[in-house]
Amino acid sequence: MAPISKRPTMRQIAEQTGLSVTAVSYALRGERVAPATIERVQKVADELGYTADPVARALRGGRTGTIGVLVGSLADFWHQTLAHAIQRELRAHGLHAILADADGDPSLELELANRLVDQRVDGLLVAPIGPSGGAWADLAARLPIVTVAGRLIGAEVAGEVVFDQTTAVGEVLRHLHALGHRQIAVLSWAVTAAPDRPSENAVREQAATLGLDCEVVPCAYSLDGSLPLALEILAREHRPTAVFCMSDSIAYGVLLGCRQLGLSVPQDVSLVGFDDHPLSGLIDPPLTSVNWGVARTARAAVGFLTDHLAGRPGERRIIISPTLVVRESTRRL
Amino acid sequence: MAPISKRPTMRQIAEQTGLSVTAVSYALRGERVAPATIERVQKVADELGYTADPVARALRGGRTGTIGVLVGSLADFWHQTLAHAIQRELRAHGLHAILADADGDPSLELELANRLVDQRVDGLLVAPIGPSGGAWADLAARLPIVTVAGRLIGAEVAGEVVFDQTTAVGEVLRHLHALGHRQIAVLSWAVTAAPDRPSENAVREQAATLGLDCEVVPCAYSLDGSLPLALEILAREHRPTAVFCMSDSIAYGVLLGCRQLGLSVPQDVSLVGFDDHPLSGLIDPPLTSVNWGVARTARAAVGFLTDHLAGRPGERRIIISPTLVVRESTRRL
DNA sequence: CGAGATAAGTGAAACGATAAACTGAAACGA
DNA sequence: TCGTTTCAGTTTATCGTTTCACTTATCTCG
Repeated sequence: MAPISKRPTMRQIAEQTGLSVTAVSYALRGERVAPATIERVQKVADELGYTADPVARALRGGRTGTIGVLVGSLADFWHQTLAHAIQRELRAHGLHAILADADGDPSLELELANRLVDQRVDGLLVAPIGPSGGAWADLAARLPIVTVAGRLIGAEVAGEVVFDQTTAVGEVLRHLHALGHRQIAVLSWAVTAAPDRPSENAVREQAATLGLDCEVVPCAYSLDGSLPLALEILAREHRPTAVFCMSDSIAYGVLLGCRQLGLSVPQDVSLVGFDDHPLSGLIDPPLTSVNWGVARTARAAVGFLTDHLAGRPGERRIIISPTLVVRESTRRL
Repeated sequence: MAPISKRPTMRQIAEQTGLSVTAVSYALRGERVAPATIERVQKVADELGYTADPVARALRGGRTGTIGVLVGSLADFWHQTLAHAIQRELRAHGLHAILADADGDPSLELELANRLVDQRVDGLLVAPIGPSGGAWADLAARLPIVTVAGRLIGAEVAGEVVFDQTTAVGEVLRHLHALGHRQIAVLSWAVTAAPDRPSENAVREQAATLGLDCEVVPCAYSLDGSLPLALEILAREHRPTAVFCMSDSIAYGVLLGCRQLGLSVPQDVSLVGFDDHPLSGLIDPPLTSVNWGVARTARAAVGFLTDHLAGRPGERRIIISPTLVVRESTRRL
């Protein structure tokens, strides 16, 4: 239970070489001390398997080489994909990622972000689902934060990867409109305290423009969250002819609901997802969805952060355009 | 870039209350000092928004309340699911998780594990894909490690959640055998240095018993990894009549390969996955797979760890039995 | 040959929190 | 009245590393 064999420290190296701890510290970074000494220290360090204790180093306020990644909901398949892509991208930059998951609870996000900062990460990559409170601004003043697919209003972030949700929603609604759908249920993530959610406004406005009857239903950001909702909505007397889900995970739950109710997609109900999970082309029927390109999203976000950490200036903001991928889950009415 | 507003420290509280730092330390944990003082300190702490710096605490060797979770490949859908389930379960125990991803590279696992230990986690939950070198034993002596679905031979771990892969493989092979399949390709994760991989031996032995012609092909643990392999294997003159993938992710890639080659599943090729991802029932065709129960797996693993951390004794080992879920991707030849 | 520069290294302080040992005062029992 | 507890703190040391200020030698140049 208690740590039995502890990690080697500089002190041990110092004792073995007869040097002071200070000299060892300098030697290990190749400064000040004589080349011969550097080599001697290096050799002993290798023998002992010494690595610097990042905690002790962090205590003094230096860089840790670790980036905190916070995703709003790892229950959501797209967030899983994003998390992985970001981890991979960070590693390509020689950075390590530690990942935290707010599990669909917006109120947890800030707490977890603080927790990551407590771990002395050099920066934060955040894919939030919740609203942006004032405390984010304080955090953003302490270390660089890059947001992905969700903004932190009021906080001065180091970079933003913004998804052009307005355009995406417009394309989806126009697509459904063109197919003759007029009554549409929109399952959006639960937005307990963010009435300014851009996509939600986008839905209402554009629905009005197109003359669509859109009902926006808040929905947890996962398969399990949407199934019961789908069962309720689709069992109604006047059920919508199409369901537009603001996440593929939500769409999968709706698909399950359709099956349980004996409804066929797309014959009885057209279904549109969002974020285009890698499996969405494989499911039955292949899901019409909106693709953002995970790889380039991750690359942009990590690039923003590394640029900022390297002290390079620049306008760190990118707007990712959506690609509507029409598959077979939508059909003319 | 540099931390602008720093976090409040005990020293600030001490100055404001006129006490020593130590007194504040005691007061904040309600020990030794007078009730009136405790209240006074508490109030100032709240005003300042003080939270203990876990790094400084960790330096002294105390508990951090954080558990390191290491997954072998977050590119694999099942590992994504497991990671989320574990995070959720840990949070239910009041513990925080930090997740690291070896991204399919077995040689990275030990390095990342060390990295997590460097971050002063109280324990480690590991779902490895690679072999178990000697250094794991050193690590296991330093802090409790619980393995999930993969053992660390030689290391004295705090608990093991073992998947009964032998039985699982047997059930799959018997299922395929019963359907008349004799020539089977097995896509197993790449095992660069682990000839003792139980499932691989299990495949060979049981294939021999049943008189099956099984070819075991090493394959990266992801959708992208299996697609090219599938294209190669299924384009052969004598292609196998069934493909058994040691992960649903691998199976999805094979399914994509089948589509590209114009082969139909299950008419032309029967396909079996492993680990039963939540979406496997939704894809076309619904995938025959082996289910382990992610929730109970996560619960067992986290339970083992918390029991150990609480100092409770016990035999911490559970063998999870597989459930073969027969869907529509397998068919009589 | 002596002043100054440089190389190579040392000791002490700092980071923030905690634990052990210690101190002064009040309370208590005999 | 003396000796012992208890209370409510304080002082000091510690964790591992980095950095600042300082000390010796040795080297260079005029």
